Amino acid sequence: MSSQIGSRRATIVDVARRAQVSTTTVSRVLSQTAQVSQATVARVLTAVDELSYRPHLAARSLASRHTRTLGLVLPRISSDFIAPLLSGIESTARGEGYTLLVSAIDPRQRPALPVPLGEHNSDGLLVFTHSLADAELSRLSQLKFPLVLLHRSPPPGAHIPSVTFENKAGARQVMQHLLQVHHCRRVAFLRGEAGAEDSYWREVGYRQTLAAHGIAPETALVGEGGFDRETAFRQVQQWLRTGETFDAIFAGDDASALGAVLALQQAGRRVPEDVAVVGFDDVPLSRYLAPSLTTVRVPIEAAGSQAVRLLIRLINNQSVEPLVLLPSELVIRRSCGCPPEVAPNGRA
Amino acid sequence: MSSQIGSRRATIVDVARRAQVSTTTVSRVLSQTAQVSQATVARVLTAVDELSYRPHLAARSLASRHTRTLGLVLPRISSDFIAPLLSGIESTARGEGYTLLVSAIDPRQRPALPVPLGEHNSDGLLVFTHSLADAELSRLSQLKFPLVLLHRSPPPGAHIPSVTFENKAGARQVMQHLLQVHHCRRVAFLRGEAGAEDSYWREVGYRQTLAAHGIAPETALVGEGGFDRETAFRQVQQWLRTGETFDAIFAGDDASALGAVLALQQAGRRVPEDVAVVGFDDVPLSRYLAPSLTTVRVPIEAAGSQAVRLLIRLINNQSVEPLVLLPSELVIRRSCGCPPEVAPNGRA
DNA sequence: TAGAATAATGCAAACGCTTGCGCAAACGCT
DNA sequence: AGCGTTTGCGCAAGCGTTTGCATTATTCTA
Repeated sequence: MSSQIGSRRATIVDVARRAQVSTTTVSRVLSQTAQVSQATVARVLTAVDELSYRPHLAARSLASRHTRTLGLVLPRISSDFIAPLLSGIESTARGEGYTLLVSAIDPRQRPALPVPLGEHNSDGLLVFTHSLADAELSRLSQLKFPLVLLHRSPPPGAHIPSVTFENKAGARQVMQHLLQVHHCRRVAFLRGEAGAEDSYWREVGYRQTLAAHGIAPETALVGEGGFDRETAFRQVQQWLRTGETFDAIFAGDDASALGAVLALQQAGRRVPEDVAVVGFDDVPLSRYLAPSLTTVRVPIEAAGSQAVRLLIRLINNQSVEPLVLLPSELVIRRSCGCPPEVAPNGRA
Repeated sequence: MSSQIGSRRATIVDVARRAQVSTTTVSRVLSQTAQVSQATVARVLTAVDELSYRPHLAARSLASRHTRTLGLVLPRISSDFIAPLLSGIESTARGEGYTLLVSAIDPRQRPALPVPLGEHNSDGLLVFTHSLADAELSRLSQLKFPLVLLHRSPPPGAHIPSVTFENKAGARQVMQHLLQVHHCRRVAFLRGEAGAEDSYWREVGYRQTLAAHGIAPETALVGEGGFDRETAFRQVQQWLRTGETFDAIFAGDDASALGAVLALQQAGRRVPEDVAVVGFDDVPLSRYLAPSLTTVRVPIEAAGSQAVRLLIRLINNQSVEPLVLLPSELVIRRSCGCPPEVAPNGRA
């Protein structure tokens, strides 16, 4: 059951003995938490080296009451969205001396935290979208456990800082472009999974802009894209089958935009000539699709970094702003119907 | 510095008191490691619930001498390759009751393990490609620390199981297709980063097939693709600039294939009419490129799962095969020059 | 119905580290 | 020279669990 290790590993006691100091001193030179004379430091360090001593983190956190570990909870690991996010989170966490504990949670199966995360098992938690139920969030929040939300807002009553994108503003830009530049009149919307808050605000932006242009939103034109290629593919297929008419599709994210494009193309509709398609996120692949995808660029990696920084400030009892809204920016490519840009480097 | 928590958290002692049993018993019902009467179990469980007790993992691993944690070390988190890999690793790890500790390491800056990983701080380590130096690997191996290698082979003398793809065979298939079906004669190769072993074997397959067809490999036709879009882009640009001639490019992976395609297209060369391009990995985006990418499909997610399973067997002192070679399969699309397949679902 | 096996529980010693407190020596000031 | 500070270090009490060994109550066997 347990991993049998051959020769017993060196502990702090061994190091202390070899360097002829107390364990206290060893501890201090290793964590630089008090003044130690140069000579002693040197002795300890060589002892550490000779024994190739590695501190036992469990013991350390048991004694010190912190773990130097950050938890990350997300509903599923997949999608092109996750790689940059993770990269942002991991690198800034590591830069600050923290390690990352990653766990995917299916929110429907398991509303609570898996044992290894949260509370005393990590110093703080990054909660991505709807991976954790409101109740669990509230419980942790009441314990004053450091929490930062990524792409979701806190449960009512709880004060938990969160970082997201300017979803509504981004959606408005998309819609304005579609309505004003391309004179679209029947724009369908592909929403994300239930509970995905980004999707909610994007939809709000969609509806508001429609309203501002005197167009009544039609229920039939809002469908489930699932933030997912397959789901979007099927939804668009269905629209096509039932004879729904539209001159544009605003997809909740790039993955569903791709699904939409594929369904359209398979049905013989040309993008963007027959139907314009716009995505959201500007995931790396979007610029390389055919046609290249008009979308909203959003700093995914930066969101990760920001979230980690907030979390660490929280852990250190420093003040943090309750909401970080990262800017979004419309990126015009081909799928909306705009002409190809004359890009000097050919990589528009 | 430390995360101050308001009300003291419940410990096993509190639970024991409330359930009127010893901590021993609580521990046993929680980890199901001995017989306990139904009545007692019930009492303990309700006490746990009422106090919303969560075990302290550090204490647990200190006492039990295992962590139920798996480390994952990789050189950088990026690329489309990482998402499915991570997904495979995380889900099977979680399924087996382990949590994932993720750490990116730049092998050039830091040949050794970051403190939080390895040895007594996790039960075992997954080492991805060249994130860890041979020396460190040997050291851990000598300690009989459970180790599994992903996409790299063990340092000389060390016996560490590893899982990889059939890189050479895949490369051979690519080359045979290029040489026999498309009658290419000057095929360039874009290798991966120094130290990337997958790249090494792909190159071997490339050279062997060339040799088998009586074509002498030319140094000028083997360049640095870096398993990276940008690097490949620049390399191909340079070839173009120096007037190198070739009728095909075999890119070490899909990212560099994309870079190659972009450089070619920007220079006015048509793919595949003027130059055929083939990649490796069959990353999700490949099928959606224009032209869709001919590549070698390889079970990335399965590799992750397999590696975790091996590692856990190792941890439990069970036997494991020293080398798992996952099959690769040529996926023919457009970029090699083959005609569009008549796909029934339109998504070839 | 005695004796043996089994089930259910508890005691207390680790596990490897951190840290509050204390003490002596060295230093800085008047 | 005397006194307050600072510097450098050690003692020992935890931190919250697990687990080997005992102990007692219960059931089974012949």
